[in-house]
Amino acid sequence: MKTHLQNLLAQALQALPSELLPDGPLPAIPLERTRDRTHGDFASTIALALAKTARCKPRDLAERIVAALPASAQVVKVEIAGPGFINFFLTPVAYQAIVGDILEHGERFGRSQLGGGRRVQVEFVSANPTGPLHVGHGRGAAFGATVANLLEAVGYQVHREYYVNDAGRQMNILAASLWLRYLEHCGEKFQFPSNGYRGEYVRDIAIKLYIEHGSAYRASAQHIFADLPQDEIRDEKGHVVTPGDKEAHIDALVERARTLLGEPRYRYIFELGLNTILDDIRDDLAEFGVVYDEWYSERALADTGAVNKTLHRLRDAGYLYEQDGALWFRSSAFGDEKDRVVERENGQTTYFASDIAYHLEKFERGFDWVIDVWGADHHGYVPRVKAALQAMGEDPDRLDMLLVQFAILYRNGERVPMSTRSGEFVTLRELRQEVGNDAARFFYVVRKSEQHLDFDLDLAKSQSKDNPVYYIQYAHARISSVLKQLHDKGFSRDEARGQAHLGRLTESHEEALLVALSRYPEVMETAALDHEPHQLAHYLRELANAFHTYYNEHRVLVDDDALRDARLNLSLATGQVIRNGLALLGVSAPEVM
RNA sequence: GCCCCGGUAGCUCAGUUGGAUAGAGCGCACCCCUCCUAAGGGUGAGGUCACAGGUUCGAUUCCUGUUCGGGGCACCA
Repeated sequence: MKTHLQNLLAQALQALPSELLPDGPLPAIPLERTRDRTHGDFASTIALALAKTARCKPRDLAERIVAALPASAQVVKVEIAGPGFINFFLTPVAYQAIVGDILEHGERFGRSQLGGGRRVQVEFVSANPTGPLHVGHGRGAAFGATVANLLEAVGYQVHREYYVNDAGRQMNILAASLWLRYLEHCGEKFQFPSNGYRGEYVRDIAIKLYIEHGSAYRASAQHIFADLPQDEIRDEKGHVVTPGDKEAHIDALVERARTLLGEPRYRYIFELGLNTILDDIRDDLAEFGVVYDEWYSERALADTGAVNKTLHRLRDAGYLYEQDGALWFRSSAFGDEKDRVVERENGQTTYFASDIAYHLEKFERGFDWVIDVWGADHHGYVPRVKAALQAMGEDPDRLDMLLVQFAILYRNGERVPMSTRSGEFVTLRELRQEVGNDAARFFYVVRKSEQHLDFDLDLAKSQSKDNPVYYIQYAHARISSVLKQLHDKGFSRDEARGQAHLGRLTESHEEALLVALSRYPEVMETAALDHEPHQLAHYLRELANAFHTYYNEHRVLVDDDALRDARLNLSLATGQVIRNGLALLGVSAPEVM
């Protein structure tokens, strides 16, 4: 509908004398939905935009454009208004045709080939496998999954990926924490390191280890803690009781674990922790309706030598230098605020080095477009990754980083405290159990990603019109219910008869509903290309509202066969669009509520 | 100190590459079921689009500055 009008305008412009047009190819033609029905259905500001280069008044230019417009069966009239708006008034038939489109295409309605099959990779969540996902990760999961769904729906070939940080210091700290909890279970007594992972899940894995292997991994606490750097110990209020170096303490503890256990046994514990947690994350996300094409291992990346290869490439390009015993990347040459270490004084490469290698590898896998969904706290990371890609001669514009702001939970109007330090954070699983997957998926994407999210748990659980999820689902259930009632009342449905009498849909509420339905493909397009799932969420609420209003005002199951079938077609088309939209959001569309 | 995000109705937020009279939900005040699910619908009140400049036919939208709130500034991952 929209593209049809844009085509008409393009043809009109081509018919104009060239001195009225700017040099080069025609600009994109602005065309928007009007806010006010008295301004027609669509309005274009093309005359306002081109008036300057055409060196004439906007209204005069508009008149010449309108005079050159080809006739269209969908357009009933064209007006020039205000400073030079070109307003299009569509025929009722143009809108009514949308019902047939929807019923014909079914679950494919709204999908398009805009992406032209181009390959896009969406990497999201990628939380460290050192513990269960918490509610912050949930937003990234729901957002990333929906962005991926939308891009797929508009014709991209989408690859969903989770980057598993299974190498590095944090994983070793997890392994050491696991071992220490195991030792506690064996009966050893000691002070648990302040920088260790304290969550209950670590203890659960430790118990599993004990049940399966008894005391095969036991060592004496006295032996382990002998001659370690002093840990820093704090009381419950966070005041330092015994000063010390908690970083040195935990690192020494990791080293001690490796020596006392020996590499094979240490490895076993390490893998046990990693795999148990990763399995849990995988299950958690799958239950949340979030599935991946690939789980990409950081360790595997390092094992293939990709990190070294990347460093060589940076060196060859002349952007590496040594200072203070470490190896630095000159990211400041590409707009980063300072240079970054890629290889530490101790010879180990940094996480950043792996990340450069990972992104280079993404490009080498041939994706046309690479999207990272990150927490807002990673924003400082954007310039340096792009700098590295640029330094290696890659096009940084092929990479988009989408930063998602934090989510804060509210219960009874009060903020729910979350603290990772104590290990008492609210997990995604707990949230899903409390409010359900549907509400969680919807609430996570209802705000644009740059906006902080206040997640109202009570609202998410409420079953009323206040809750947008239930409101939309209820509209869908009502439509299903109407169809059921049809047979109870002894009617039968004739879709063709309904199509033949769409002209009977002349009530203002029916027209409003038709307009809403016709907007769906446009909403999909902008939501996908701007990666803004919230647009779809808001649209669905508006569509549900249009239906509820109509439903309250007019009966579908009237005695007039032609009118009844036309209204049924309209209602079922509405149900189809709600179903399609909710599916993209990962929300169910129940038949009965 | 520097960087990122935000500031729109009492509250939570939309606002379509700058457009015509700035919208929705909640809350508040009323009204609507002998009728397909009232888990719903309708009416009304409610605004200095944080503030000050600038760009232009036109700015909530773009630019600069100020201010308030959130986050980030490791040889951690």
